[in-house]
Amino acid sequence: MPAPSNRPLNERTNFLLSQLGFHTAMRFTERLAALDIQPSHFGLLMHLAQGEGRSQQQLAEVLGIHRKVMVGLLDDLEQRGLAERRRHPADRRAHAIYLTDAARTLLPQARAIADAEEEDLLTGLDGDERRQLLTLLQRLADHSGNPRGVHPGLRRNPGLPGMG
Amino acid sequence: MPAPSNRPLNERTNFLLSQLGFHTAMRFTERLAALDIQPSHFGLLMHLAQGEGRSQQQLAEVLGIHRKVMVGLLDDLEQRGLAERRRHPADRRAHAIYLTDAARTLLPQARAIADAEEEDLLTGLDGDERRQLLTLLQRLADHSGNPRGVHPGLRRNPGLPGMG
DNA sequence: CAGTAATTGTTACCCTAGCGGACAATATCT
DNA sequence: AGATATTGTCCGCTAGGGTAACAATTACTG
Repeated sequence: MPAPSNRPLNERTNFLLSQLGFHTAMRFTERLAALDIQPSHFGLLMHLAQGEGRSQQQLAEVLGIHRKVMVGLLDDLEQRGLAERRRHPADRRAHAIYLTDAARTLLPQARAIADAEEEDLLTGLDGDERRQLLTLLQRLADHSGNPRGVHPGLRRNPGLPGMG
Repeated sequence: MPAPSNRPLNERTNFLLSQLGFHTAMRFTERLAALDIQPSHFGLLMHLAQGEGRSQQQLAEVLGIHRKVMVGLLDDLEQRGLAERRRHPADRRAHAIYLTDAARTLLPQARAIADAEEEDLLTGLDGDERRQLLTLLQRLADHSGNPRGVHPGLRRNPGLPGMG
């Protein structure tokens, strides 16, 4: 039997996902400010750590954003001494993007912040329940059409108004 | 044993929540556009359906937003013929907010859109898994500090950058 | 009961962020 | 060689949120 249509918002899985997702993203943003970066920078650093030397265009494609947005993100990272634009060995139009040593020092700290945020979020769930939740969410995410580890908030086409 | 800190983003519950929450909110926004309203309007209508005649200030407090934002939301609803500002019987400064018949017609349609979005999201999960997920999310939400059914995106203090 | 403070709804202003178009430099195709 | 596409960048515009201030009304206070 399907769930009734007139149930309150906190009995709707989609609302709860949006509520909790916004909540944890907001808190993560606040905590990450201690490192003077934002979640989008963290995401880019994470992807850079998986393979350096790519062009801005390649990185933009992986993250699903326009190359112009990548300009701004890399400007930020470069200004903070976390990323370098080097000459691309094969294409003189492009830049090859590399992490700096500072970024390799900062990245574990940022991951620790993500861990702490996750721990606070999951307080109250035991190990089995956490594994259940993670598995269920992964199945939803795989089915959602979003590439793994790519946040749709970076390619915010239309403005996303709140869902109060 | 705790989860390792260097796992990818799609093995982090907080990231998955943010990713899925943003995704479903974005798709809900797109679908709701067929009714010429936004999720914030839907949320306000849902709360209004639970009790009319309250003042704008009271509504703002329930939704956790500033009264000025309520002005804009009610301007939108009034312009679309979905809400009415009447004279408050006890306080001549305040307005008493009521739904219109058009809103009572539109609200079930909006709920059906929310149902459809939820159904698309949960495709691939059977009944037991859906119940498990809902229960786990409700427990997280109750522990998160957000009032039930109140979306923190309405009181977006700092800008929420994407979490690529 | 006079006067002051607080509340309600609203408007005007600033200011940042995202979007589109256009641009120089370089590469690729014909 | 010439035309076309790609890469990275900049400029201008618009939209949205936050702050300050405002008139109307209510509540407090001596």
